[in-house]
Amino acid sequence: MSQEHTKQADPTRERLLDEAERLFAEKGYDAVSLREITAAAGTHLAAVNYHFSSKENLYLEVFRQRWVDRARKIQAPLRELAKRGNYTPEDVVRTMARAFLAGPLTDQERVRHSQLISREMGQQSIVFKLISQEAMKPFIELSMDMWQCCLPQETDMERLKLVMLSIFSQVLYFNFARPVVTMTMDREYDKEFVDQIVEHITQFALSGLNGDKGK
Amino acid sequence: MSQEHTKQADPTRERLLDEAERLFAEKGYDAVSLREITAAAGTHLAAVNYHFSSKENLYLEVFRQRWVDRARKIQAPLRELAKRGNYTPEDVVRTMARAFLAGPLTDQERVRHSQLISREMGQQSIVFKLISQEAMKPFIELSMDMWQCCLPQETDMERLKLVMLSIFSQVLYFNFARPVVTMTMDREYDKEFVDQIVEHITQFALSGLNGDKGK
DNA sequence: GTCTATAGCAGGATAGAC
DNA sequence: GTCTATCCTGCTATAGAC
Repeated sequence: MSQEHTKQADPTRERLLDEAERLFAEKGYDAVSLREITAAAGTHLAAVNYHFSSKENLYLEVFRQRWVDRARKIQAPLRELAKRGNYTPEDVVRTMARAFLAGPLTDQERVRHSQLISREMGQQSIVFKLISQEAMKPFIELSMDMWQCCLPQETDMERLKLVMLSIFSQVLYFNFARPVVTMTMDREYDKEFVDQIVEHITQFALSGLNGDKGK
Repeated sequence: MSQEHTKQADPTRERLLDEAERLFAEKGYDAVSLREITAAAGTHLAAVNYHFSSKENLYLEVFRQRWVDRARKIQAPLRELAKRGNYTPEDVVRTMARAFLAGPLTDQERVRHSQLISREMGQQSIVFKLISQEAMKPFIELSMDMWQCCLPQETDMERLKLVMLSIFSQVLYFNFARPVVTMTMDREYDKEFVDQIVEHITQFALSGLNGDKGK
């Protein structure tokens, strides 16, 4: 009773999660030491083991208590569109692309989010399973449902899924491979450029949805 | 004179490069120890410092003497098409997609290649500069030249570059994020599936080239 | 409950034997 | 030239002082 809501509200724990997320995203799990994290969070080594019991568990909690939340925020615009109803495939696609590239997150959050997931994408770790179950699967299912509502009945399910994966690949890439993108395009990530990328991906995905007519 | 071509041909050095490439690709730079690499190569710690002087330099040499070669092999089919002349944009795109996903490399090599580069893609390391200069830039330029030869003159250069980046993002993703792909599609990476992916990416890129008819 | 101090170990690098 | 044996740094985890 005197402890308020019991959950949350330990500031040291929160700062540890913040700094851990930032450093894990920037450098990767093995390249970061607990000393680095605790120093950045203005605390000491033992605090990690007190709050999280181990480095590995701290990493997992970063995903559980930060990453998954972010993923939900990204998905929010699409869920709202679903609730509102009355949308075209183009609406769905553009909302999705915009959510990932210019959505409710800050620029910094977006990059971190992509860096963290792209580090896990290639291997079948426990973190990967968490991400799949909590974020990717529900999102893919929602998107497929929305498309099926507004596309011709005979649309090929396999193609829809491939389109989803292609969208994922592009939003991930344009978020986390910024050095390549700025080098190739010779442009900074200002609002205008991001809008252009969103339109670019939208158009790709739409043509993917509308059929291949070929071979 | 008695030493043959002087270059190459030290088997220990070659084995070290092979095992280092494999392990760096699978686990990342920091997660791999020199002890692990040397044990796998059937040699001892000091051999690394003898041949490469440091772990960091071994990593760099993996890219210089393995990765860049692979990149050239991947690009070969497109260069042949360029030499042969007489191609359509569709030929260019399909050749490119096929080179990355079903080209001259073995399956294993392809995955390793993608894993290695996706680890470097996000940061501006010295390795990244090497990759950009030796592999990406020439490839992008070649592709742009080939497209410009067979597309209407007024085609927007910026759009061409975006299409290139989108192709990169997709081939990278479909190579290194196999767990996600197999989970989502519920399919193994057999020849039939890879063909399907190649066609999928080809069609995306083509529609990207042919214009958006905007907004 | 918090934090200092340290145990115990694995890492990269290297000196020096052969 | 090759490799063993060792150095020293930095890591995670924890015991125990306050």
